[in-house]
Amino acid sequence: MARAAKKKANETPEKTTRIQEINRRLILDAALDVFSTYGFRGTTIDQIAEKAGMSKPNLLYYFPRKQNIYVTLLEETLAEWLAPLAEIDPEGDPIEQLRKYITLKINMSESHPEASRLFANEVLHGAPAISDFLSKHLKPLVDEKATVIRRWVGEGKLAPIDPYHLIFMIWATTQHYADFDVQVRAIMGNQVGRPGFREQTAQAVLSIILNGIRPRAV
Amino acid sequence: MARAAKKKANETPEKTTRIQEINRRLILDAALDVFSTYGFRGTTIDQIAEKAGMSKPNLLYYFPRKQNIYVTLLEETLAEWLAPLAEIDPEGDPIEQLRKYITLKINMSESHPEASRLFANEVLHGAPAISDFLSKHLKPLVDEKATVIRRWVGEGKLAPIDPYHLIFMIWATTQHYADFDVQVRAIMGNQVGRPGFREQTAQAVLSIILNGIRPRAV
DNA sequence: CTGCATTTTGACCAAGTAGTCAAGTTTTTG
DNA sequence: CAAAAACTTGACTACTTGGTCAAAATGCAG
Repeated sequence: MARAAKKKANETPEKTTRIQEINRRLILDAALDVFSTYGFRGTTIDQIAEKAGMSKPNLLYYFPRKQNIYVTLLEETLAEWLAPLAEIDPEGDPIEQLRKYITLKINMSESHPEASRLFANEVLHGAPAISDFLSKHLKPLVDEKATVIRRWVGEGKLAPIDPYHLIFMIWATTQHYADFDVQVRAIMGNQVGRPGFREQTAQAVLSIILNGIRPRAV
Repeated sequence: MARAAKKKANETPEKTTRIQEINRRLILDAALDVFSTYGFRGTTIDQIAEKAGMSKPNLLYYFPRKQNIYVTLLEETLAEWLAPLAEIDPEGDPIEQLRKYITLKINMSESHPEASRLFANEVLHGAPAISDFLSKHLKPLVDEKATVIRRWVGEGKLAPIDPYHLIFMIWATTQHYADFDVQVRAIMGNQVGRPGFREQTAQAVLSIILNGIRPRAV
């Protein structure tokens, strides 16, 4: 008890035990599943606890508030979700860099749709938990890359397009396949699960963004 | 009492009184606001009632279940939301038709963002209330227009692109400005509200979809 | 104006859910 | 191998919230 109090009083997290590490991971994994499907309000702690295979009080031992789980999850996810943008190389070939970025985002949308949905849901509801993150981390990063893209345009290496709208377009399009999965499935049917669907999608998206839909000279 | 029972037993809705018409409208308008912001689970009947300026039991007199309000709203909204797609004219000029469609969607995103968010939220959560609608109404319509676009491609009037992915891309991009409004604002700041922003957006989106981002011969 | 139908609401209930707690069990440590 | 720390949980509380109900107020047709 005395030690525990001391631990909380200290500024550094002291240490995490083996059990803590395992259980926090179990909880966060379960929570990602549930939150991304039902949203914050739509999710109950009991649901997460059951999925994580532990009792509710036990779960609350690790995350005293529902909100804590949610915020932790968002922070973990956002960093990962943003990483590809940071990797755009200002010195690389513009078309090649953007092609890589788009491909990466489509792959992420397919491999981690829950992360995309968690984020989409949060932003859709006004980003109450992460509006700070958006202005403090996302905006500067986007501004930086927008400058790069604008320079590329100036150098004649890209058509004269607005960098911000281009970035939004890439996000919107790639994340659409995760966020609106049900709709995509309702329309394209069983094609969606099939092997090669991701490649076909990437190809289609890249073709439009790179070349547009106007007929081109053969 | 006898009359009321008769009314419910009849197959046709008989009649709606003036008061009914007014109050149902008040409720639906209030509900659109609240549901689109907080989602189904995140919305309480009390919130809607307050916004509609009536007591909760009174609201429940018009819509006996929370779910009823939600479904009514979705049905009303969906038809309107889909209309522009139906208007694509198979006999028109392809580029002109798609340009019109995209412009219309961007305008709708700005003028009715709540409708877009309501729909986005529903689909994001697996479309429990409208999966039927998606397969029975949306899919056929999209299939029909996809056939038209495919024909246009065949006639050399469009670059060889997959019609389904093109449609998804248009949806994703245009609705992004409504659904992810907070994020767009966090990044583009006060530009967003300014007059001309919508036109600038439309111009940027059209430019990329029509011509792509590759530098073009001058 | 009168009586019936429609509309409105305060008070209430039952279910669900976030979070507490005290008492137990397991793990770690000296 | 104790004893302390860390972990676990059944039972519980407080509160929110969807929905009910009976009675009152209002609207309206004849």
